[in-house]
Amino acid sequence: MTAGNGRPATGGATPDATTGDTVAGVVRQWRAVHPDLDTAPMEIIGRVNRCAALLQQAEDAPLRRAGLSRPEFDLLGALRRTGHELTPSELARETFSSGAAVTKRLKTLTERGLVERRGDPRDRRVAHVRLTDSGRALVDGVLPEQLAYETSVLSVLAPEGQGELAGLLAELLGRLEGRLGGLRA
Amino acid sequence: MTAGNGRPATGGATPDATTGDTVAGVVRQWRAVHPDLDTAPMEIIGRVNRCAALLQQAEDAPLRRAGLSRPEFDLLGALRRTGHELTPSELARETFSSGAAVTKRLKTLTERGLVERRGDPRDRRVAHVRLTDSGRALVDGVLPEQLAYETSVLSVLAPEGQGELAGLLAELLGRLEGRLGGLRA
DNA sequence: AGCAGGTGTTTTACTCGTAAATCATAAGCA
DNA sequence: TGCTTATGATTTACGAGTAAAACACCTGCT
Repeated sequence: MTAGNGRPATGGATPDATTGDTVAGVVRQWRAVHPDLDTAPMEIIGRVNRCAALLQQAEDAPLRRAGLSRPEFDLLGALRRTGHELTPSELARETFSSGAAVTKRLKTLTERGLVERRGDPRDRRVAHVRLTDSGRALVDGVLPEQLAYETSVLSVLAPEGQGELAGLLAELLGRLEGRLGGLRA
Repeated sequence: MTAGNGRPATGGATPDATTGDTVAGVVRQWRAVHPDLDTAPMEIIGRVNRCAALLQQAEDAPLRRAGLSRPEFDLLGALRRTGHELTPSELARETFSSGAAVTKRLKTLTERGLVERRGDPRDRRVAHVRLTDSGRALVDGVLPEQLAYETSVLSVLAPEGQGELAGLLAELLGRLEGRLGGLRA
């Protein structure tokens, strides 16, 4: 899904006020071409992907102002919210990224003085990473702006709608993680 | 999204039945550290991102069996569902990707004999791209498998839940596209 | 002790996407 | 016509992520 990632499951189209969102238009096109197929999944998966892409693009703004990419912020955030040092492998698990990616990010974050590494005296293979004071200050400074921005973006939905959406997504995600996550474990 | 690419986890990245999804755990950690902040947006944005990541990973399987990446499938799908030729710029718009990316994908898809290019006699800058017979056959062969797979993945939600979720996402997406999409246009 | 195999981290080689520059052509206008 | 500006597409240079190999170190067995 990468939002990389994060492209519509079936492609996109131009938004049209009379049609609703772009995904609705795409689904209509598919149905016209393949009336026999059940296109219902596109209505969820296509929208999840497209929402993820749009939200990320929007969201990135406050972070960039702070000179951080989202993956970098995720890494710093993991250290901040857990409140203790983490090893590179733990960071990889926490941020759902590969060890190699973590290594690279740690390199630049260390150079920028946002995190520090400490060797483990017991096991010299492992490193312990922690936030520096300025790294912590950066996270604490950016987070409120980030949340405020997210709140304003989501305010296009009424509060009850937001609650319902969060609930449904939690249910979906919880079961996907149990099912798909379990496959890998 | 503060919860990251939807990548957070509670302390291990393993979902916990008593906790719900991984995002719930992350939000709890943030609240413990910053009790003053309104973390509600994470519950939606974090989950959207994480769902997108998990669904894409899952989804990729049927496509890869056909030797296609998702962006490639999106491009072929745009040609199939519109039913007519598209220029590279139209393809870029339809698939929400850059022109340069489309150029590269067209190159490999052309080499594989899945699409063909035709010059425009009126305006020699533009190219018209269409599916070859085998390109069309590939899309038509993969799409049903893809949809069946998506249906089975989403079946972790009850049908009414799926409908509600699709509706809420449509509302959110429609307004985001109107708001954020408008900024770029 | 010494070695086999395992684990944490980093490095290497590569893919893929993007932004910006470039190329080719069109369209408007003096 | 000949110039200027705009547009479609491609190329270039580069950044970021990944998988797999390499490296460093630990652990258990004999």
